Amino acid sequence: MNKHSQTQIRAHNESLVLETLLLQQPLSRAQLSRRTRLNKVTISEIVSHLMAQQLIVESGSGQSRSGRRPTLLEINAGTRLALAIDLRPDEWVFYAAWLDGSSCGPPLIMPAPVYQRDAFLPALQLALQQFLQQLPERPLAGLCLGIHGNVYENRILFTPYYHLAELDLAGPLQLSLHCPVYLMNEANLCALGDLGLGLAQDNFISISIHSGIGAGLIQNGRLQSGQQGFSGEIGHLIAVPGGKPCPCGNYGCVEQYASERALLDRYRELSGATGASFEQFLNACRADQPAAADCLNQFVAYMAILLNNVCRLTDPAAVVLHSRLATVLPNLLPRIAAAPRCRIPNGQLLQPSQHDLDSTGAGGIYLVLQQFYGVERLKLKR
Amino acid sequence: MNKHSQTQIRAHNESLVLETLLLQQPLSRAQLSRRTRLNKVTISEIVSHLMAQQLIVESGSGQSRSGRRPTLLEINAGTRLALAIDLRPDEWVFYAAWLDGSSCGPPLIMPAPVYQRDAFLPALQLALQQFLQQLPERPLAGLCLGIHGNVYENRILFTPYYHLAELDLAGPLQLSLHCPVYLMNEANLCALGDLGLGLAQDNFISISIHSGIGAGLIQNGRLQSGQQGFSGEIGHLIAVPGGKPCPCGNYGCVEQYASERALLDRYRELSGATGASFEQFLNACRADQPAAADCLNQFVAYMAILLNNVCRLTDPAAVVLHSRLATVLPNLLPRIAAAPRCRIPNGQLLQPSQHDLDSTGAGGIYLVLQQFYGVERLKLKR
DNA sequence: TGAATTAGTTAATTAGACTAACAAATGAAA
DNA sequence: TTTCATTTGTTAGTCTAATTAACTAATTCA
Repeated sequence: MNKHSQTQIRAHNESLVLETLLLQQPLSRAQLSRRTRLNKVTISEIVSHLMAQQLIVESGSGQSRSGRRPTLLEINAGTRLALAIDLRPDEWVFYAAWLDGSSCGPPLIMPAPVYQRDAFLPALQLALQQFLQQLPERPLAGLCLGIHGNVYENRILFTPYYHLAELDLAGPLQLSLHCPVYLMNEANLCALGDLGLGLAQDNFISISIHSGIGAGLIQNGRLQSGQQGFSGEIGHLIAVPGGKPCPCGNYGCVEQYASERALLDRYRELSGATGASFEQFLNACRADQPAAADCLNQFVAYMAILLNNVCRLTDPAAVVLHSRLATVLPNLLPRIAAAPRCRIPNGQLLQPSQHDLDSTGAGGIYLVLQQFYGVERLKLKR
Repeated sequence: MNKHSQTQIRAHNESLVLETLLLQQPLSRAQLSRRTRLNKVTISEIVSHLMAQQLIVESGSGQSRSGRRPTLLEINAGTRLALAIDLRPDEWVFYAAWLDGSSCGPPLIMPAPVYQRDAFLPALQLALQQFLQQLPERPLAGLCLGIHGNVYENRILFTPYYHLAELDLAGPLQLSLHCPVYLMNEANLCALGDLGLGLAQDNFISISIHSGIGAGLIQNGRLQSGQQGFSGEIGHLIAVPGGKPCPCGNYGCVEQYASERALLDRYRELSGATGASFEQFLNACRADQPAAADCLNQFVAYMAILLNNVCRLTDPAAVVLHSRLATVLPNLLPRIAAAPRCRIPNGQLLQPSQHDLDSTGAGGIYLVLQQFYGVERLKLKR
C-alpha cells in the first residue's frame, strides 16, 4: 500500500475517462460525467487536458430530444499504431491496430525462418520492417511479442521448441522501433485477448491447445502470472500417475495425452497413416473415422480431468478453450462438459474462443494499449 | 474502476498509518512520516483524528541521540476484542485477541455437541456466552467463524460432515453480539493466518489436511476465493483417473488417497487394527511400523502429485502445509519435496505451518481486524 | 415567441496534502 | 552554565483537484 495524493487522483480519473471512452465511444462530456460519476466540471477539465495531449478529439455533435446538442468525444485513434506478433514455432503472425483497438488491416502470416539462434533477431527485424512498410506511417504505441514459452519481466526463461532463453529481443527492438516492447507468454496473451474483447469477465481461465497445452489465469480482472511467470503451465499437470514420460522430466503429464502433438501421434499409430498432418487428422475427425474418433474420445476424457482439476482449484466463472479441434468440431465442447469426470459446476461456462486464431494478437494489442493509456483494466469495443 | 476523490485519499492514508503501526508499533509521528512518506503535517492531522476515534494512543516518549524526544504512538489495543471460532466437526475452538492482534489468553477447546441442525445455533450461542465470561468485558470488534465447508458471502453453501448449508449463523449472532460476524472456509482462513503472521507473502498456497484436503490461494497478497467461493477445493483434484469413488460423485479424488481419513482407513486395513485412532496411527508412524510406513509412502507419492499440479497451475512462491502429520514427522516435508513427481521449482518453499493448530484462529482474527480497520492488507507483529 | 430541457462553462467553495517557518526539547560541546 | 546543532512536532499559508451553484448556449416543442 502506497500513499495517495492529489496527482494520483487526477491520473486515476483521467484513466477512468479513457477507459470509458474506449469501451463506449463516442460520448459527450455530459454522458462521461454520468457514467464516471465525476462532476461535469471535472470532466470538462480532464477532457481539455486529454485533448491538449491529443489523446481524444471532438468528433461533431450528437442528437438530442430537446436541449442543446452534445459535443461528441472520441479516442484519437489514428495517431499511433499498436503492434503484436505471435511468434509461433512454425509461423509468425503480425497484427496492427489503432489506438482504439480497431484492427489496421488483416494480420500478416509468414512461415517462421529455419531456427538459428543468432539469426533470430535479425530475421525478426527484417520481417517487421516489411510489415511496417505495408502499414500507414505512424509512430508506434508499442509492440508485444507472444512467446511460446516462459517469460518473466520481459526475459525469456525457457522455450520448448527452440532455444530462445535469455535471447534479448526487447532491448534491440525497443531501440530500433522507438517504442516500448513487451514479451509475454502466448497462453497468457490469449487470456488477455479474451478479457479485452469481453468474451469472459473478471474470473476465468483461458486454455490454449497447440503442440503443448497452456493457460492464462484471470482473477479479479487481472492476469495472475505467478511468482516467476510460470503460472498456467497446465500441460504439465499429472493426469496419469506413472504415465508416459514427458520432456519436462515427469511422467503422465496431460500434454502427453491431449495436446495436438499427442493426438496426432496417436492418430498416426492407430490409423497407420504415419505421415498424416494435423489437418488430415481434423478431416478424419469430421468424417468420423474410427481411429480419429478413438483419439477424440481420449481427448475428451483427459480434457474432462484437466478441467475438473483446474476448476476445483480456482473456481472460475468461465473456461475459454482455444483449440483448432473445438473450432472444427462444434460438438466437442458439450461432450467435454458432459463427460462424467468434468464436474464443472453449473454456470461455469465452457466456451470456445470466438476470435479463434487471433486471441493472441488481440491480447498483444490489449497489453500495448493498457500500458499506453496507463490503465489497469481495459475493455475494448467489439 | 471507480472514481477517486479526496475523502478516499484520507481514508486510504489513515489505513496506511494504522497498517504501519500494527506492524511496527510503537512509532513516533516523525517515524510514521518517514515510513509512510506522508508529510509530517499530514501525519499529525491523521494522528489527531485517529486519537479522537480512540484507535491509537500516545504511550510515553522514546529515546533520541540528540534533539527533542519523540512521543510514541501505539494502537489502542485494549478497547475491544476480536473473536474467532474454528467450528471443526469434532471440536470447537474459541480464540480471542486484542485489536493489535495479540492473543487474549489461550484458546478454549470444547468438544462439538452432537449434531442436531436446530440445536446448532443455540449451542453455539451458549458456548460463546461461556467463553465471553472468561474474557475481560469489552465491546467486540467482530467475530469470524471458520467453516469446514463452502462459504460464499457469509452464506454456508455446503458442509461435508453435517448439514449446515443455508443455516443462518451470521444474522442471529450479529444481533446478539452487536458486532459484525464473518463466515469463511477453514482452509481459506488458514491462508489468511499465514499471511497475517508473515509466514508467507504475496503469492502462496496454504494446504490444510484434516479429514478432507482444502487450500487457500493468496495472490498479490489477496485471498482468491473464486467466482462462487469454491476455489481451493484441491481435495477433489483427480489424482487417479477411474480411481476410488468419492462422495463428490467423481472417481480418484486425491482426498481418497491422502486425507487423514484415507490414511487411517488404509492403516486400519493394512495393520488389522480396525479400531485404531488417528493418534495411534501417528504413533505407529513415529515408531516406523511397516503398515504405517506404507501409508506414509502413499501419502508422500500423492502429495507430490498434488503439489506438482497446484504449483504448475499457480506458480506460488511458497506452499504452507497444515497437517498433524507434518508436525509429528519433521522428515515428511523434505520427502515430499524430493519425491520424483513433485517438481516444485527451486525457491518455491514447502514449509510446515509454524503456528500449527492455530492458523485458522489467526486467520479469523486477521479477517476481523482487517475489516475493523478497513485495511486491504494487514501484517501483524509476531 | 416562450417554456422546458439538455450541454457545457465560470466562479467560488471545500478537502487534503504539501512547504516554509517556527517553537519545543534535548544532548553535546564550549 | 551557556550555546549550538539536532530532532520533534505545530502553525500558517499554498497548491491541487473535486464539488456546488449559478450561469450561458443551444435546441425542441407547444
